[in-house]
Amino acid sequence: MEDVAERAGVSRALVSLVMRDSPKVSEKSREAVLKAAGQIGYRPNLMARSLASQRTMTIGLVLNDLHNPFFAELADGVHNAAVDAGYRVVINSGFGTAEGESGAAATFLEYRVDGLIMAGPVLSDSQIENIGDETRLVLIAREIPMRTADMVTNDDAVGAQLAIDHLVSLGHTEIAHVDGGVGAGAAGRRAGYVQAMKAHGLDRSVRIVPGDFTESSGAAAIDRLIGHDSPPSAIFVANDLSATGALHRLEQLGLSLPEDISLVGYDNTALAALGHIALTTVNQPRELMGGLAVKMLTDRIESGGEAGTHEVIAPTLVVRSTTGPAR
Amino acid sequence: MEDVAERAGVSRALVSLVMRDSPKVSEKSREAVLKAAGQIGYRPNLMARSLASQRTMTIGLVLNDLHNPFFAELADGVHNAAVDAGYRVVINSGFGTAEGESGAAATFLEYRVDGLIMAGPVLSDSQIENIGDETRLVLIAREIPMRTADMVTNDDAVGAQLAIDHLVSLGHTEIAHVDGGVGAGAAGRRAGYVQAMKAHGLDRSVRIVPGDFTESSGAAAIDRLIGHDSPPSAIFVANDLSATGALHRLEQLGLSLPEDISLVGYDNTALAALGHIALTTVNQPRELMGGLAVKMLTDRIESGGEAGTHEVIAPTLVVRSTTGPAR
DNA sequence: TTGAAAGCGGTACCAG
DNA sequence: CTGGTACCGCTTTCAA
Repeated sequence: MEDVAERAGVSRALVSLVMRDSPKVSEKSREAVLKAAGQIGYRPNLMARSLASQRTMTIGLVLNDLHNPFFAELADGVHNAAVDAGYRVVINSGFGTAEGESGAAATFLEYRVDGLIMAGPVLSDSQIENIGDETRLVLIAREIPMRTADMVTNDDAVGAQLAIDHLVSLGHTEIAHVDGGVGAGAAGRRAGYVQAMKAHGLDRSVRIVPGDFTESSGAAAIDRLIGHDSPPSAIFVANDLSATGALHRLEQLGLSLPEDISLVGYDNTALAALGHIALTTVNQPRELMGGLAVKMLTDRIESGGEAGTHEVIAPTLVVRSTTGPAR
Repeated sequence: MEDVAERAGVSRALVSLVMRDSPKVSEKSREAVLKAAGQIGYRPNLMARSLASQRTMTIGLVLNDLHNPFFAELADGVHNAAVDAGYRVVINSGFGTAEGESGAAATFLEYRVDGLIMAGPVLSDSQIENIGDETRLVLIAREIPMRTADMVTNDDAVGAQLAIDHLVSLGHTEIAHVDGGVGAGAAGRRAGYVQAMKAHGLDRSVRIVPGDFTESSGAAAIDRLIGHDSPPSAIFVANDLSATGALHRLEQLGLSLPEDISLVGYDNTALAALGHIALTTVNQPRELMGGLAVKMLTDRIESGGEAGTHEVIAPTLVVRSTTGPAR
């Protein structure tokens, strides 16, 4: 910067003003500075700038796991909204583990990011609370009882209800649910399933088999469900990957969808959209959720408000080829 | 840090030494400092540290696109190797566009990362060269003629050869290739296909149809290939996603794999491993490639060596259920 | 408008 | 081993 100033024949302070697009610089000086900067390939040093201004203009994004397409799409929403608001976002993966996640968060904390967004964190409530004490924090797809963070989640109960309503409207009455265990949102989906079944007077048909968001657990669930007395005519699975595993096992068993059995997943990941899978599934508006998280964060950064807001987004149902009329 | 020093009754310099695990600090002082730091929840400021030390100990990773599982797995390799070497890595997506990519790179340049890894960049050779002029750069899955960056790629020609050899050994002689257009590695795979066909004396059966790494282009390719005179008995597709599209279309046409036709993909993404797809495909050792990229980078950071190394990794073939004997 | 000077939170060198 | 001190590169008053 010193060099730029010298070359342009002005002071360092003036260069600083130009780099920050300050309006109080004469057109002439501005041009001279920009020209000089271009000539020597000057690039502002973010570390120095942030150290002095106490602002980084960057948002840290910790993704539960890079492999899950759900988070990749969430990242798009976060990125777009952040850029619109004048922030840059830097990403880190938690690799699905508590250690990875706290490491990722620690990095951002040491970098003094202006705010942190954690998508589907697996850390304990208290660990998350600690992070929220150190920086402005927004959680996506995870709720904690403390008010140290803002949260944006989708309404899992409504999502489950959407799925069940759809199946019931197709004439299904024997509808089983493949659970997601401790996976994010699984509890809400399970509760929503039970509730929706009751609402349709199908209390006695409620049937839940365990699962854990993996492909293999979906296949295993089918083995428990089919081949015994009174197999269900439709299945609501707590996530797309497990649903895909279930789909495959059903076909191995010689059943065809949706003629013999109907299947609904959750999340509407890219996987579900594959022509080959074409899974009917519940969609979480990821772009919207990511954008909302950014808005909550930047609002807080700029207004200095308190944390504790919780936005709940309504999911939608995407009907594809795995659901059809009951026979 | 001032506070920590005061509380521990020592100087700031001493605290700094402790935070950096310097060996030249008495056990007593160290304990006092650590205790004081813990009490007031002190966390070192990376910006300040980097500004003073001119080192960030962080590697920037620009991924072509977060949605492609290939890059997610690459990130694992990069992350593991980096952590082992004492570096932290921060990720940014290029969103598959030149603008996104240069924005991501610019952020890292302004953050003065110690080194940059770009996986499957779409930027032009000269743009990449410019980045290489500003920081230590390693490219993965992309070659440029300049010596301003290190590169690690898989040998696409060998990968194609693996696929063709496998098909030929199963008795196939009519083997078509679905191209990947301008996609990363597509040119090498195409050339490898042609070369391998020639090596087997199958010059006259060479048949290439266009594609672009999308699911739909795979389906479209099948439409061009099947239903005309002399359809191939096997198809080598330049990437997994297109292969999945092809697979689906083949099944729609009532053909079963591998009985009626064999199919091979490229990349061995998580998609190919799904029980439902079970695609035979060429595997690029991602973990290894990511680790290698980090090693090249850290070597250069620490020894100050020159760029220009190009490591070529041999791919392997993963045989699943989409290939079988020619009938 | 422009220039000077005082930090921001550390590191690193040097003398004690 | 420990404390003092000069920066790192930029922002931010404050005067001129």
